[in-house]
Amino acid sequence: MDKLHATKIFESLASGIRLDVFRLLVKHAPTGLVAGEIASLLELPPNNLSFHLKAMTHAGLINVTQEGRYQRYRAQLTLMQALIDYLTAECCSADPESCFEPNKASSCCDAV
Amino acid sequence: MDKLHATKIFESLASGIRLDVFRLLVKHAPTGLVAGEIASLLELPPNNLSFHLKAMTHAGLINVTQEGRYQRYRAQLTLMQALIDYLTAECCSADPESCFEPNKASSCCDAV
DNA sequence: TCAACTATACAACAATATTTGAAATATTGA
DNA sequence: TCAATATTTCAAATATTGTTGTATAGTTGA
Repeated sequence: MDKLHATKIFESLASGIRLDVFRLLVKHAPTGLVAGEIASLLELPPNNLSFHLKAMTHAGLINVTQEGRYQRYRAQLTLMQALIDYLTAECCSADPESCFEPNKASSCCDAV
Repeated sequence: MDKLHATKIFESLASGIRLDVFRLLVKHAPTGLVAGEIASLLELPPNNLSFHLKAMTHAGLINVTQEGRYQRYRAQLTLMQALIDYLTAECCSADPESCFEPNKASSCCDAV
Protein backbone atom coordinates (compact mmCIF):
# COMPACT_ATOMS: atom_id res chain seq x y z
CA MET A 1 0.00 0.00 0.00
CA ASP A 2 1.47 3.35 -1.01
CA LYS A 3 0.09 6.86 -0.91
CA LEU A 4 -1.14 6.85 -4.49
CA HIS A 5 -3.03 3.60 -4.04
CA ALA A 6 -4.51 4.75 -0.74
CA THR A 7 -5.78 8.02 -2.19
CA LYS A 8 -7.28 6.13 -5.11
CA ILE A 9 -9.19 3.87 -2.75
CA PHE A 10 -10.43 6.81 -0.69
CA GLU A 11 -11.41 8.67 -3.86
CA SER A 12 -13.39 5.62 -4.86
CA LEU A 13 -15.35 5.74 -1.64
CA ALA A 14 -15.72 9.52 -1.59
CA SER A 15 -18.71 9.47 -3.93
CA GLY A 16 -22.16 8.60 -2.67
CA ILE A 17 -22.82 6.43 -5.70
CA ARG A 18 -19.60 4.46 -5.40
CA LEU A 19 -20.10 4.08 -1.68
CA ASP A 20 -23.56 2.65 -2.36
CA VAL A 21 -22.13 0.30 -4.95
CA PHE A 22 -19.42 -0.93 -2.63
CA ARG A 23 -21.76 -1.50 0.29
CA LEU A 24 -24.18 -3.29 -1.99
CA LEU A 25 -21.39 -5.59 -3.14
CA VAL A 26 -20.28 -6.14 0.47
CA LYS A 27 -23.82 -7.15 1.27
CA HIS A 28 -23.81 -9.54 -1.65
CA ALA A 29 -20.35 -10.93 -0.95
CA PRO A 30 -18.94 -13.30 -1.92
CA THR A 31 -21.32 -13.96 -4.83
CA GLY A 32 -21.28 -10.45 -6.22
CA LEU A 33 -23.71 -8.92 -8.67
CA VAL A 34 -23.72 -8.32 -12.40
CA ALA A 35 -23.67 -4.74 -13.67
CA GLY A 36 -27.31 -4.72 -14.66
CA GLU A 37 -28.42 -5.88 -11.21
CA ILE A 38 -26.44 -3.08 -9.58
CA ALA A 39 -27.89 -0.53 -12.00
CA SER A 40 -31.46 -1.57 -11.33
CA LEU A 41 -31.02 -1.91 -7.56
CA LEU A 42 -29.51 1.56 -7.30
CA GLU A 43 -31.59 3.03 -10.13
CA LEU A 44 -28.64 4.35 -12.08
CA PRO A 45 -28.16 4.88 -15.82
CA PRO A 46 -25.96 2.01 -17.02
CA ASN A 47 -23.36 4.25 -18.62
CA ASN A 48 -22.96 6.28 -15.46
CA LEU A 49 -22.65 3.13 -13.36
CA SER A 50 -20.08 1.81 -15.79
CA PHE A 51 -18.01 4.95 -15.25
CA HIS A 52 -18.00 4.40 -11.50
CA LEU A 53 -17.41 0.65 -11.71
CA LYS A 54 -14.38 1.29 -13.86
CA ALA A 55 -12.93 3.70 -11.31
CA MET A 56 -13.54 1.27 -8.46
CA THR A 57 -12.06 -1.63 -10.38
CA HIS A 58 -9.01 0.43 -11.22
CA ALA A 59 -8.57 1.26 -7.54
CA GLY A 60 -8.73 -2.47 -6.75
CA LEU A 61 -11.76 -1.98 -4.53
CA ILE A 62 -13.83 -4.39 -6.59
CA ASN A 63 -13.01 -6.95 -9.22
CA VAL A 64 -14.82 -8.21 -12.26
CA THR A 65 -15.25 -11.51 -14.04
CA GLN A 66 -17.02 -12.12 -17.30
CA GLU A 67 -20.04 -14.44 -17.37
CA GLY A 68 -21.21 -14.70 -20.91
CA ARG A 69 -22.64 -11.33 -21.77
CA TYR A 70 -22.67 -10.28 -18.12
CA GLN A 71 -19.97 -8.73 -16.03
CA ARG A 72 -19.98 -9.87 -12.41
CA TYR A 73 -18.56 -7.52 -9.83
CA ARG A 74 -17.37 -8.47 -6.36
CA ALA A 75 -16.13 -6.46 -3.40
CA GLN A 76 -12.45 -6.91 -2.67
CA LEU A 77 -12.69 -7.00 1.10
CA THR A 78 -9.13 -7.97 1.89
CA LEU A 79 -7.95 -4.56 0.75
CA MET A 80 -9.44 -2.94 3.83
CA GLN A 81 -6.93 -4.41 6.25
CA ALA A 82 -3.98 -3.13 4.22
CA LEU A 83 -5.62 0.27 4.04
CA ILE A 84 -6.14 0.50 7.80
CA ASP A 85 -2.58 -0.64 8.42
CA TYR A 86 -1.36 2.09 6.13
CA LEU A 87 -3.49 4.71 7.87
CA THR A 88 -2.32 3.78 11.33
CA ALA A 89 1.32 3.09 10.50
CA GLU A 90 3.72 4.42 13.12
CA CYS A 91 0.71 5.20 15.28
CA CYS A 92 1.77 7.10 18.39
CA SER A 93 5.45 6.63 17.68
CA ALA A 94 5.95 10.00 19.34
CA ASP A 95 4.18 8.84 22.54
CA PRO A 96 4.38 5.04 22.56
CA GLU A 97 3.39 4.65 26.21
CA SER A 98 -0.04 6.17 25.57
CA CYS A 99 -0.82 3.64 22.85
CA PHE A 100 -2.48 0.63 24.43
CA GLU A 101 -3.29 -1.58 21.44
CA PRO A 102 -1.66 -2.17 18.07
CA ASN A 103 -3.90 -1.52 15.10
CA LYS A 104 -5.71 -4.63 14.04
CA ALA A 105 -8.74 -5.25 11.91
CA SER A 106 -10.16 -8.37 10.37
CA SER A 107 -12.24 -8.14 7.28
CA CYS A 108 -15.44 -9.96 6.70
CA CYS A 109 -15.59 -12.53 3.93
CA ASP A 110 -12.07 -12.84 2.56
CA ALA A 111 -13.53 -14.84 -0.31
CA VAL A 112 -12.60 -13.94 -3.89
CA MET B 1 -22.46 7.03 10.77
CA ASP B 2 -24.54 7.89 7.73
CA LYS B 3 -23.73 8.09 4.05
CA LEU B 4 -23.05 11.81 4.06
CA HIS B 5 -20.64 11.56 6.96
CA ALA B 6 -18.88 8.56 5.45
CA THR B 7 -18.36 10.27 2.09
CA LYS B 8 -17.02 13.33 3.89
CA ILE B 9 -14.47 11.22 5.72
CA PHE B 10 -13.40 9.47 2.53
CA GLU B 11 -13.21 12.80 0.71
CA SER B 12 -10.95 14.01 3.48
CA LEU B 13 -8.58 11.12 2.91
CA ALA B 14 -8.79 11.23 -0.88
CA SER B 15 -6.21 14.00 -1.15
CA GLY B 16 -2.51 13.28 -0.86
CA ILE B 17 -2.01 16.34 1.31
CA ARG B 18 -4.81 15.50 3.72
CA LEU B 19 -3.70 11.89 3.86
CA ASP B 20 -0.20 13.07 4.80
CA VAL B 21 -1.65 15.36 7.46
CA PHE B 22 -3.75 12.60 8.95
CA ARG B 23 -0.94 10.07 9.03
CA LEU B 24 1.34 12.67 10.57
CA LEU B 25 -1.21 13.31 13.30
CA VAL B 26 -1.66 9.58 13.85
CA LYS B 27 2.08 9.32 14.29
CA HIS B 28 1.97 12.14 16.80
CA ALA B 29 -1.09 10.87 18.63
CA PRO B 30 -2.26 11.57 21.21
CA THR B 31 -0.28 14.78 21.67
CA GLY B 32 -1.07 16.25 18.28
CA LEU B 33 0.68 19.09 16.49
CA VAL B 34 0.00 22.80 16.06
CA ALA B 35 -0.79 24.11 12.58
CA GLY B 36 2.64 25.69 12.08
CA GLU B 37 4.42 22.44 12.90
CA ILE B 38 2.33 20.56 10.36
CA ALA B 39 2.96 23.24 7.75
CA SER B 40 6.72 23.14 8.20
CA LEU B 41 6.94 19.34 8.45
CA LEU B 42 4.98 18.92 5.23
CA GLU B 43 6.36 22.07 3.59
CA LEU B 44 2.97 23.55 2.81
CA PRO B 45 1.83 27.17 2.51
CA PRO B 46 -0.09 27.95 5.72
CA ASN B 47 -3.22 29.13 3.94
CA ASN B 48 -3.40 25.97 1.86
CA LEU B 49 -2.89 23.80 4.93
CA SER B 50 -5.59 25.75 6.72
CA PHE B 51 -7.99 24.94 3.89
CA HIS B 52 -7.32 21.23 4.27
CA LEU B 53 -7.37 21.26 8.07
CA LYS B 54 -10.76 22.89 7.96
CA ALA B 55 -12.14 20.19 5.69
CA MET B 56 -10.74 17.45 7.89
CA THR B 57 -12.05 19.05 11.05
CA HIS B 58 -15.46 19.44 9.51
CA ALA B 59 -15.45 15.76 8.60
CA GLY B 60 -14.60 14.92 12.23
CA LEU B 61 -11.38 13.22 11.20
CA ILE B 62 -9.31 15.52 13.37
CA ASN B 63 -10.15 17.95 16.15
CA VAL B 64 -8.66 21.21 17.24
CA THR B 65 -8.05 22.99 20.52
CA GLN B 66 -6.74 26.49 21.02
CA GLU B 67 -3.45 27.03 22.86
CA GLY B 68 -2.86 30.73 23.09
CA ARG B 69 -2.13 31.84 19.57
CA TYR B 70 -1.65 28.27 18.37
CA GLN B 71 -4.17 25.74 17.17
CA ARG B 72 -3.41 22.17 18.15
CA TYR B 73 -4.75 19.41 15.91
CA ARG B 74 -5.21 15.79 16.88
CA ALA B 75 -6.26 12.70 14.92
CA GLN B 76 -9.67 11.37 15.87
CA LEU B 77 -8.85 7.70 15.74
CA THR B 78 -12.06 6.35 17.19
CA LEU B 79 -13.92 7.36 14.06
CA MET B 80 -12.24 4.59 12.08
CA GLN B 81 -14.12 1.80 13.80
CA ALA B 82 -17.47 3.39 13.06
CA LEU B 83 -16.44 3.88 9.46
CA ILE B 84 -15.40 0.28 8.98
CA ASP B 85 -18.61 -0.92 10.62
CA TYR B 86 -20.57 1.24 8.20
CA LEU B 87 -18.63 -0.10 5.22
CA THR B 88 -19.12 -3.71 6.16
CA ALA B 89 -22.69 -3.47 7.45
CA GLU B 90 -24.85 -6.41 6.41
CA CYS B 91 -21.73 -8.06 5.05
CA CYS B 92 -22.62 -11.24 3.17
CA SER B 93 -26.25 -11.08 4.27
CA ALA B 94 -27.06 -12.65 0.91
CA ASP B 95 -24.72 -15.60 1.57
CA PRO B 96 -24.30 -15.83 5.35
CA GLU B 97 -22.80 -19.31 5.35
CA SER B 98 -19.76 -18.13 3.37
CA CYS B 99 -18.95 -15.44 5.88
CA PHE B 100 -16.62 -16.80 8.52
CA GLU B 101 -15.94 -13.82 10.74
CA PRO B 102 -17.92 -10.76 11.79
CA ASN B 103 -16.31 -7.43 10.98
CA LYS B 104 -14.21 -6.14 13.81
CA ALA B 105 -11.42 -3.62 14.03
CA SER B 106 -9.75 -1.98 16.98
CA SER B 107 -8.25 1.41 16.58
CA CYS B 108 -4.94 2.45 17.94
CA CYS B 109 -4.81 5.12 20.63
CA ASP B 110 -8.41 5.93 21.47
CA ALA B 111 -7.10 8.89 23.45
CA VAL B 112 -8.63 12.34 22.90
C1' DT C 1 -0.42 50.64 21.89
C1' DC C 2 2.66 48.70 18.69
C1' DA C 3 5.01 45.27 15.94
C1' DA C 4 5.66 40.44 15.16
C1' DC C 5 3.59 36.15 14.76
C1' DT C 6 -0.08 32.48 13.95
C1' DA C 7 -3.73 31.22 11.60
C1' DT C 8 -7.97 31.75 8.93
C1' DA C 9 -11.19 33.86 5.23
C1' DC C 10 -12.10 35.27 0.79
C1' DA C 11 -11.91 35.71 -4.26
C1' DA C 12 -10.17 34.38 -8.70
C1' DC C 13 -8.35 31.10 -11.43
C1' DA C 14 -6.85 26.42 -12.81
C1' DA C 15 -7.55 21.67 -12.62
C1' DT C 16 -10.37 17.68 -12.02
C1' DA C 17 -14.54 14.96 -11.59
C1' DT C 18 -19.30 13.85 -12.84
C1' DT C 19 -23.24 13.47 -15.71
C1' DT C 20 -25.54 12.95 -20.04
C1' DG C 21 -26.59 11.33 -24.65
C1' DA C 22 -25.21 8.88 -28.65
C1' DA C 23 -22.59 5.33 -30.63
C1' DA C 24 -19.78 1.10 -30.38
C1' DT C 25 -18.67 -3.68 -28.90
C1' DA C 26 -19.81 -8.22 -27.61
C1' DT C 27 -22.83 -12.06 -26.50
C1' DT C 28 -26.97 -14.69 -26.92
C1' DG C 29 -30.83 -17.04 -28.95
C1' DA C 30 -34.13 -17.35 -32.75
C1' DT D 1 -27.35 -14.07 -40.01
C1' DC D 2 -30.33 -10.98 -37.56
C1' DA D 3 -32.39 -8.77 -33.70
C1' DA D 4 -32.24 -8.18 -28.79
C1' DT D 5 -29.65 -7.56 -24.66
C1' DA D 6 -25.68 -6.09 -21.66
C1' DT D 7 -22.17 -3.19 -21.07
C1' DT D 8 -18.70 0.02 -22.28
C1' DT D 9 -16.61 4.03 -24.71
C1' DC D 10 -16.38 8.66 -26.21
C1' DA D 11 -17.10 13.61 -26.33
C1' DA D 12 -19.44 17.61 -24.63
C1' DA D 13 -21.56 20.08 -20.92
C1' DT D 14 -21.75 20.85 -16.09
C1' DA D 15 -20.27 20.82 -11.43
C1' DT D 16 -16.90 20.45 -7.96
C1' DT D 17 -12.42 20.89 -5.90
C1' DG D 18 -7.66 22.67 -5.20
C1' DT D 19 -4.32 26.40 -5.35
C1' DT D 20 -2.59 30.96 -4.99
C1' DG D 21 -2.32 35.67 -3.46
C1' DT D 22 -4.09 39.05 -0.56
C1' DA D 23 -6.50 40.65 3.31
C1' DT D 24 -8.26 39.96 7.96
C1' DA D 25 -8.56 38.50 12.93
C1' DG D 26 -6.59 37.13 17.20
C1' DT D 27 -2.48 36.55 20.46
C1' DT D 28 1.76 37.72 22.52
C1' DG D 29 5.36 40.43 24.64
C1' DA D 30 7.84 44.84 24.74
